[in-house]
Amino acid sequence: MTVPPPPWRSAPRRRAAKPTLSQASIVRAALIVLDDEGIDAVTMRRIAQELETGPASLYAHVSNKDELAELMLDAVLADILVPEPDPAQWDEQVKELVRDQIQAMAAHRGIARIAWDIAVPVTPNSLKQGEGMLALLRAGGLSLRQATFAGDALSLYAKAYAYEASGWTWGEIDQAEAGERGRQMVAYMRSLPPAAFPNLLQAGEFFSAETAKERLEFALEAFLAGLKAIAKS
Amino acid sequence: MTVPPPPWRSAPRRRAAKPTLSQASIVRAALIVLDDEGIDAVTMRRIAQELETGPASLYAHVSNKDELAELMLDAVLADILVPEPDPAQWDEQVKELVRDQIQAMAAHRGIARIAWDIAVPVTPNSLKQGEGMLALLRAGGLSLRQATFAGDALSLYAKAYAYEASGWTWGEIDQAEAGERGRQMVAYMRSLPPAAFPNLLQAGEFFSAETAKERLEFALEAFLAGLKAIAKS
DNA sequence: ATCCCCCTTCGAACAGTGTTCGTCTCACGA
DNA sequence: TCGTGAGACGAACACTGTTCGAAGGGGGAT
Repeated sequence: MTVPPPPWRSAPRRRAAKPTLSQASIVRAALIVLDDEGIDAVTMRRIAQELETGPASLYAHVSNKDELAELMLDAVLADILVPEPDPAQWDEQVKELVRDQIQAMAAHRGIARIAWDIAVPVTPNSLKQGEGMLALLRAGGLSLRQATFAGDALSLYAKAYAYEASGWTWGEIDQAEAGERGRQMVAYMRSLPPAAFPNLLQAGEFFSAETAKERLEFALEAFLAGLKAIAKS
Repeated sequence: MTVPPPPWRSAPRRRAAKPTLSQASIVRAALIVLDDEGIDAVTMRRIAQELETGPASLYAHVSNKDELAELMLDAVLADILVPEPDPAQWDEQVKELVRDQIQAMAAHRGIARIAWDIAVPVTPNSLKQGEGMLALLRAGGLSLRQATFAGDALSLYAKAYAYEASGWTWGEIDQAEAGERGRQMVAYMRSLPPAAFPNLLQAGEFFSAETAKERLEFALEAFLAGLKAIAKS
């Protein structure tokens, strides 16, 4: 129960006590909230609270929550460094870049979801990643057209995998829920004629969080092998 | 301004006038709203309004909005028929199945977004699709392990592509906005040293809604070619 | 035939969301 | 010293998913 300040003493407002608001500080605070409490906690009110202010104050530096999301993604993408293309090992470089992109996004659980909501990524670091990928693919001998299509598919897959990965690494609660779902699934499949899902029943063992990395490597291997076959013709 | 009914005449409540609520009818109404007004309009209140009732009434047949979303996705997936595996043309069958999945999802713009939010798809038609894909891949000579990983990658890509596609086919407003974004991007890239984005600047022409189908075919071609190379070894 | 119980229906409300409006206050240039 | 304009912010709006409790009616048991 706080007491209103005495009216005879105009409350000394110390403005410089807290660092002044800025776009960068808002993005930083949003990422902190994201990492600490998950994507659902990233609300304008929660971000404002982190900065010890009100939600309306944010709109002076950020026009939208969508724009803020885009800035968050761009900040995360800034950490990924794109390599200088080396034609001798371009395929390994492509794989590594995809791995790095995924790792950067998965490091902030839920950020991959944001990436999906952005139709046309025009943010500086998005462009840097796109250009870097294109350069690698062209170093592999692909035409510009082929490189464009391949880069599109790879970035699509990277976003997809990162999104899935951020779901797995959430925490124990979701782990338990996922396990529950898995058991439901097996029970349902067993309740049907055994011949209904012969492959899927056995496939269950390969489809766990442990095999996530293997699944990624398999997909990269297959796609790049196909890319080389196409590039030759 | 409606007048309350006369108290001496007990208002004859005709219950059978509107078809009784059911899970199926709710899902149907939700899909109608989705197709007519987009994913943002799919709210419990709007669905209830479509059925001429209140939002609370829905919760007798659907425990959650998430569960409703899962049911919607399952209903959409029901339209896709999985082929009988033919080892002679398994690769073309795989491509066709992916195309069908994408088409079914893209037909209801926004449904692909739902697919992403479902961690472990255990719904009957999801399982049917998964089993069908696995059967096709095994017919191609892949081991169960390889088939599992390949099927995972393909379904990931299908969801990703469908989500992107539903964004493009939205309407003129988003088309205009996307064009605006594209122009911003080009302007930004031109404002930098021309050598900064040499590939990306030229790639822009290949990256439009018109080339969407080509991008899909390219990705399928590359991945399946790589799959065959892996299967042999 | 009667009664009772339980499932369905639904109006009202709650907590929370993004966003806007108008006011207030401060730091800086003239 | 005095505007002045940009940033801060309290309050409110429209909207969301969801819950509660009171009705209502149909079907099974007596």
